[in-house]
This record gives sequence, C-alpha cells and structure tokens, in this order.
Amino acid sequence: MSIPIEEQLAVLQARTVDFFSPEELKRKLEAAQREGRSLRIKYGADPSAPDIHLGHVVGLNKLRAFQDCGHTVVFIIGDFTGMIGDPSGRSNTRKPLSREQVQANALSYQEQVFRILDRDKTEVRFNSEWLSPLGFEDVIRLSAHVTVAQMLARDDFSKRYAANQPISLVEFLYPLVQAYDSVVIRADVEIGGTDQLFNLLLGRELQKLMGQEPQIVLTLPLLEGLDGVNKMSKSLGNYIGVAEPAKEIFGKAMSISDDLMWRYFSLVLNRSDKEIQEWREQVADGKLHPRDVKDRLGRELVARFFDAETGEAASQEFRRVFSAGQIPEDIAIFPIPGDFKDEEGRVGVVALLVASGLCASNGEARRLLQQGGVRIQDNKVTDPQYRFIPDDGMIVRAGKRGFVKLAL
RNA sequence: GGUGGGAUAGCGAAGUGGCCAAACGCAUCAGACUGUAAAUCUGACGACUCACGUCUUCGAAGGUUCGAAUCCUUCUCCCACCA
Repeated sequence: MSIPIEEQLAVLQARTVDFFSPEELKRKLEAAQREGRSLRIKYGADPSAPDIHLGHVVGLNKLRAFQDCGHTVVFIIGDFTGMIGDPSGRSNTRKPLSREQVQANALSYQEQVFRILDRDKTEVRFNSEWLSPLGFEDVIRLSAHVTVAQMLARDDFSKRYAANQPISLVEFLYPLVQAYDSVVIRADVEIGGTDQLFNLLLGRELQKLMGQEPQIVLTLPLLEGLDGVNKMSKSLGNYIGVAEPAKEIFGKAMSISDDLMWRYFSLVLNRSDKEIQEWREQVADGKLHPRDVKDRLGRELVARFFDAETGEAASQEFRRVFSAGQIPEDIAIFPIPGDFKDEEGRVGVVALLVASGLCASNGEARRLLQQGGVRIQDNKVTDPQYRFIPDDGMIVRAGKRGFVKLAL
C-alpha cells in the first residue's frame, strides 16, 4: 500500500492514449494516501456479449495495475441498458436481453474477468440498481445537462450524421447514462478504450455539475483484431477470447500478421517497449525468427489464461499438426452407424464427410475433394465417387483443421 | 404532416423482362509455396446430381407474361430531407 506515488504514476500512465490529467491523478493519489483510503476505479461492461477477449484485456490490465497499487475497481455491469436493447451499431439491432440472460451473462463475465482482476479488490455492481428507480422526470433533468451540439461533437456521431446515417435518440442517452453511473458510484478514475473518450469525459462533466470532484479519465489503445485492421470485437469475429481452449488461443495467435504481434506483446502481455524494440531489431537482423517470436506470443498468451505448461503443450501440438502435418492429440471420434455401409461394407467419402460434420453439404464435400483437401490415412482422395471399407481408428482429414477418427 | 430514397446471397454492393444462382469487393474455405492458421499466388464459394440437368433464392403476399430480382397491386420494415 505504500508504493511511492511517483512509481504508481509511472505504471498507471504507461501505454495510455488520453489522460486527463496526470496532475489531477497525482493529487488524488496523495489525498488518498493521506486519508488512508483507496481510489475507486470505474470500468463499465456491456452484458450482451459475455465473451471477454484480448481487446478487453488491454483495459483490464490497467485496472489490475491500479489494484496492484492498492486501489479498488468498481466493475459495472450494464444490465439496465442491456435489458432495454440498443439500436446503435451500423446494422445489427441488439435484442433486449431477459433478466435471466443478463444474470447468466454477468456470472460468465465475472468468471472470466477474475482471470485478470483481483477479486478482493473488485466491487461488482449492476447499473439497474440505480437506473431502474429513476423516473422520467429524472431522465429529463439529466438530459438537460447536455446539448445536441455537444453530442454531435462525438466523432462517431458527427461522422454518421454527416453521412446521413441514422442515429437513435437512445444512443444520445447512453453516454449520459454512463456518465451518471460515475456520479452514483463516485468514481475517482474511469478507464476505457479511445473510442470511449467522449463518454468518459461526459462523466467528468456531470460529476462537476453535480458537485463532485471530477473523475480522472484515461484511455487505452484499441487492440486490432486478427485481421489486423479492425478493432478486436465480438461482432466482427476477429477476436481471441480469454476463455477459449488453449489450442484455439495459440492457433489464433499464430494467425496474426508478423507486424501485429508486437502490439499484442505490448498491450496484452505488458512487455516493455524496450524489450519489444530489441526483439524487433533482432528479427530485422535475421537473428531471431519471426515464427519463433510468434510462437512465444502464443505460449505466453495461453500461459496468461491457463499456465505455462498448457502453453507449452499448445505450442507443441501446433507444431505437430501444422508444421509436421501430423494428427492432433484430441481428435474427434466418429462412430460409423451400422446402416451407413452398403452391402459390401463400404462407405462413400462424400457421405462420410457430411455425416461426420467435416463438411456442411455434399457440394462442399465434393469441392473439398476436388481441391485436394481430403486425406484418408494420409492418402489423398480426390474422387467423389470413392468408396472404401472403413477400419477402426482410420483418420480422415479435411483441410488443415478438420480431423476425425473413425470408429466401428 | 409532406417529399424523396431504400430492402439482393455471411457483410458491402452491382443488376431494372430472357445471356441471372445473380458482376465486383471483403470475409470464408482449399491448393501451391513457406516460417505459420503470416505474406504471396491459384482456385472454389445456394442445394441436389455432378455430365447434362433439376430445384429453392433477390423484404412478404398476390398478379401480368411463354418467361420476373427486374413490370403492376397490396402489405411489412428501414432511412434521409422539409415542416
């Protein structure tokens, strides 16, 4: 608890994009230390997508840093907003969630979040607690604090407005609700991605208007997803979830581009800039193989959410399957139904591929065959008419990632 | 309240009577290559049969026509602008 303030500041400031403001934070830290209390760090989560991914980890890492300095994280689950639904987002209208769904999601959320956060220094709150009792009058009073011009100042809104794209009134209300959360929980600090800057600042404003000391706002970079272009998000499907199986985490890590891996080292694994810079130079000089660096990334990511041994195993498994072209360890078993064989006891490849789930349709199975993606016991099969007598334990391989072991 | 625009395959977006299972881009998948589920190149990408062909798709339901994603009617939903 007695970490020097300067040291705390350095850790807390690392990798931030916006920071309002370091001086204020310093004052707050000093005051807290004097009064022997911890700061309240706010973090809001949307309950509609209970998959925590590496994009979230960037923020969670920062929260953890605050906790390690002795502060308290107030983790707000936006169940209220989740139950109302949200017309935002370009296309997909979010469906309102039922109370049960929200509860289930919240549990799953916590289970994942505490892989990073310190449970003892975290206060989990649901914003329906204070938002549900609000009356329409309260809402209007709240809205009176903000003008449309202020709202339109938000990058996302101004762009859409200019492009004649719809903006729902509810979307205007959301930042306000989020700001109000800050007031209710008396946040000292709020953190979020750079896309949250506006909302975070609004919290500051509202706190001031309501006679509170304004929260410190700091934003963190948005982590690019697997495609290397868009930010990591569930809806784009370009994410690595912290609760995914180890080999998925590893495999996905290996699929990112060489350039991108440095970002992951920095933002997810908290590697120092200096260290990363050294590696980069070694790779550029040819002293270090990028594949090995990425392998390390994969191992460390798995180790982060499981343990070092699991990371090592995932790495070896990956080598075996993709580098050496061998069979994975935990291969799925497909028991061949009795009536599947013809009079001579043979089965057709196409039917087998579909029945075992390796292909979604006969057409897809044929295509895969014609493209040379199917192997039975290491023999390439390209003829869709091919029939064979199955043997117990035969391995059928479809593409790079599809494996099935036959059982009679 | 008024005016205009729109709804096409996972997404974006062409197509305005037959040559449309529907261009193109992205995503996805496969192959080659490799350092890997990177990059690059090539190919595939509704279903059934795969050889021809058949069937179901272009917001929904009807209709016109030998023939409709394309024309008409009604309906549903969405958007912008002006009030």
